[in-house]
Amino acid sequence: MTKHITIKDIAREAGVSIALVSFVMNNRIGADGKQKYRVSEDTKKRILEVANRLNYRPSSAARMLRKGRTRDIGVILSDTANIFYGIIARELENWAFQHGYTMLFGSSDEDPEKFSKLVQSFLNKDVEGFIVVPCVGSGPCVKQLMESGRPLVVIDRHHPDFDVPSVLTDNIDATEQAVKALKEQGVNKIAFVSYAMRISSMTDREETFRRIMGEDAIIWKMPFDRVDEEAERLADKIIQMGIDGLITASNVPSVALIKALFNRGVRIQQDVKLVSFDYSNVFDVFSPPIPHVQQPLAAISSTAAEYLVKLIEAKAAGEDISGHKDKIILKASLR
Amino acid sequence: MTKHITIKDIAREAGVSIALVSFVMNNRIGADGKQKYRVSEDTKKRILEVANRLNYRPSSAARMLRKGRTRDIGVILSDTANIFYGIIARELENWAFQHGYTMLFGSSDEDPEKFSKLVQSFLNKDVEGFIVVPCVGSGPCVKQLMESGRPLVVIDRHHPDFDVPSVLTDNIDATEQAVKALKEQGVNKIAFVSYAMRISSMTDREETFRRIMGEDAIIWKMPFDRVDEEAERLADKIIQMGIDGLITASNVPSVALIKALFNRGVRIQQDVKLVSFDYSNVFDVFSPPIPHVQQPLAAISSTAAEYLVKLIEAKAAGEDISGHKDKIILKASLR
DNA sequence: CTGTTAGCGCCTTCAT
DNA sequence: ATGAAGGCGCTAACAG
Repeated sequence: MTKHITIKDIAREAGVSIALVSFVMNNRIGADGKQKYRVSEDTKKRILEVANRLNYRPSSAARMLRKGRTRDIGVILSDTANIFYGIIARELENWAFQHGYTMLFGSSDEDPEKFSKLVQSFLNKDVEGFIVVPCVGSGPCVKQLMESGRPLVVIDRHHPDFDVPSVLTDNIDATEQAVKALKEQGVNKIAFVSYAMRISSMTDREETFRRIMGEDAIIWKMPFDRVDEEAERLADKIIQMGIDGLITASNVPSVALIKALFNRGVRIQQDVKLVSFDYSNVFDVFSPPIPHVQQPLAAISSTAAEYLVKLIEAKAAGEDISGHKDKIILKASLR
Repeated sequence: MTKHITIKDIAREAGVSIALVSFVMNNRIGADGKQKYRVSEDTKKRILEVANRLNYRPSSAARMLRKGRTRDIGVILSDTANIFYGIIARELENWAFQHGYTMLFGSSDEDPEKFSKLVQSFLNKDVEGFIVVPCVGSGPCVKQLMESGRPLVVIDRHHPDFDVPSVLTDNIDATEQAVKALKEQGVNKIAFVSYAMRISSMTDREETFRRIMGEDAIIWKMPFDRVDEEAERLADKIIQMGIDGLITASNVPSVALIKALFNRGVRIQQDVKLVSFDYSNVFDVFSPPIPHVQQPLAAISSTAAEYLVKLIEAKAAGEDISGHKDKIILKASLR
């Protein structure tokens, strides 16, 4: 049983005080000369040697307790197994790895109860801040979090009810791009398919489509948990109504519709042209590949992380951060 | 700035000693009567009331330091943004959430350097154990981890070089199923396509295919980082050679090949029948849907987590765990 | 340049 | 049934 090595052990071994060891450990890289605490090169070497030989590792628990900081961030996404959020998670993971923070991930599955439990669980772990994708019903929980003064950044969807720092995609612009792309291909009858869910990403897109199309706006909404069945129904409707252009507000509905249409012998991209939001590798099977609105996921992730950490650092420095409520809107691109 | 509430605060507020508070906090659920430390119902109520009113949260750092346990587990996968590992990550996340552990995730990107850095980073955070997918070149790092006595479970691939607890899919059986399924459909000429990577999941499948097919075994390997180009090349070859059956050892090559074939006018599932390992929603677009070997990801995840935690608890109880090196092999199913 | 000391918040033994 | 006190490993202020 290899007992844990502490600074005390290495202090004894090196014949110095624990304070010296502590100091040396915190400057192992340091050579900036400005350290107000000087150690002779000689003892420094000796301490480092012993620490290395004993394979010393500082106890993060002790350090956290002492410094009152965990450098942990709680991340709540809808579902990390969905490629869209999976990529965000991956980007956040990379960012954290490079910046000395640790992201703790949780998936709400669009369930406000689960969302709330995750928040509690993260609070119990003393995360220093949150990055969350709110879901229908998470409002009170988010609000409470906000008021508790814990740094928080919302991504992907905005909360209509209150001001909170957010990093979002410009869904209005994106929808305009999608409609324009379809029109330029000469389609006559466009339908817009989204989720029957009152989250801003969906409603912003719907409303923009309605505004552009006016009287001609055909909008269908699928229940979140019955996408495949609904796609079958809609596919028949599409054929019957002679719809030749389709905008889908998310990748899951897209794939379901493509499948249903393809199996009915509809020639994708010829009989019916599509533009989708978000990516699926199904899009690439067809030629030309199905164009899609590509949200800047890497930028969203790093921007959110950077903003949050700025808040965290500010708060750690004793500043009042309650005034920061920026909404950062990033453009999407059609690919 | 809401200062953090400690047991001391609530002790003062409730007019009791901190010891009592601590005791009550650790038995807030408890009512088993066997507690060797009794508190009058009255003071207990009072303490709970105060704690609740002040919104007390135990400091996890202090608790970790005191108990010497973090309940954190380091997980290293290949790439959590790949749907295959994304699902595993998601399953592990769920498991941890329900069992009071926290999974820290990292992606190696098949790079042994990155793998090693992740291990270091997790060790610095005092994780109590590891669940890892080894990659080419990670051998020394894994071995070192193993020898350090830190609980470790390997998943998805086994290490040929040494014995370590593992949870794996039965790739031999799975490959047999795949070949059988294709043969039953009356195909004449089967090719097997995998990654040019010496990881056991790939090599086990290749070897099984070779054993079954003998002289007729056609095996192609794609470079991990040039799948699309290689798929184009192979698609031509498939047509030219009159191959009518294809087994792909992973979902990424499958999709690339499907795309290349489809764009050449090959009728998927008619001219060429496929069976793939792992899932992609591309498979469902065709009819009949492309059959695939579905690995029991949920079972792999929970089995690995349970095994690991058993090791962790055993070690925490002072037992010697160096003798545990079980290899648990789970069957896949063809869907 | 180096050592001493006082906690960070919690749990736990030992008194009372 | 309750309280006092020590210490987990580390940092930072203060002495020497």
